Amino acid sequence: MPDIVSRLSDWYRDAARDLPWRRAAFHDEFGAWGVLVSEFMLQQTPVSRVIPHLEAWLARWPTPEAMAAASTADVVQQWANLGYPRRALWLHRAAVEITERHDGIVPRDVDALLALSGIGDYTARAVAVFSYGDRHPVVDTNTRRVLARAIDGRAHPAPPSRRDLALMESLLPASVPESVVFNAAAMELGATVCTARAPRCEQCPLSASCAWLVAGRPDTGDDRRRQASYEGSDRQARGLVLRLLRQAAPDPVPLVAVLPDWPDSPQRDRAIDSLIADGLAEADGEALSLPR
DNA sequence: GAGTCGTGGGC
DNA sequence: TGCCCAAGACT
Repeated sequence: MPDIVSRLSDWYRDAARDLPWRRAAFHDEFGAWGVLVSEFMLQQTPVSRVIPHLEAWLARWPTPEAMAAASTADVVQQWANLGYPRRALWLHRAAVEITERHDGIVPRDVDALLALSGIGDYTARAVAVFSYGDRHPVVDTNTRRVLARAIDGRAHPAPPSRRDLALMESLLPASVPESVVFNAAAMELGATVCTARAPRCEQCPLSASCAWLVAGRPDTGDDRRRQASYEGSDRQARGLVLRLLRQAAPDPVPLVAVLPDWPDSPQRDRAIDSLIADGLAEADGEALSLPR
């Protein structure tokens, strides 16, 4: 196999975007906590939307201990319209766990990171690698797509699995600092060049050897699940209810004033109940509010 | 393991 | 314009 590693890493050293969490000053100021917060926000959310929220978040809660002391309502409020608001609850929970179990220090050990709320295979290794500089395979959707194309010759990756970690591990340079660069490089290529739609193969450092490009960019069978339509969905109803609660906070909203014109009232009630079950809302009497 | 979970931008 | 996609994790 041609040297994917050195080509990608060389490209990255020249082409890497200047992102907040890549700056030395960011690490000096916020340490692993800053990286952890950025990774939570980046889960399924584009970089451009994360940046302003991240800066506001860290200005308000610069340490795990500071955030652990905040109320759930404040956390959900500060999360604003970032989407997937359960991430705000999990980040808050993780801050409490770090404060109570790790003396306020974000753990460096991958298993300890995996034990925290809201942290899975990707985020645990991203923190260990991009904050602590350790050697682990970091695999996100960008990396999976790059490897699917460059190595397997497929337009789209198979659904995520543990094999992804093993494949990335097999490619990882033995040198620790080089392994960090390669992890970042694979993600960066997928984010800026080897994109899901309209990839810029003419700018790709792997174009000479990419199995997919060499094969003529075949439109291979795509077994990815389609995202359910959003219009009229439970998710939309939940989103609207929570937006209402954020706008009204700290005041509660009378239940009769929660989406009164929603066409499907059982669906509306289901949304309210599920928000309460998730801990994103609280009902006291005949009113709904952000959780205390 | 498949379903579920927000929100907004780009094509 | 509607559809696709985005540094995933949990149940």
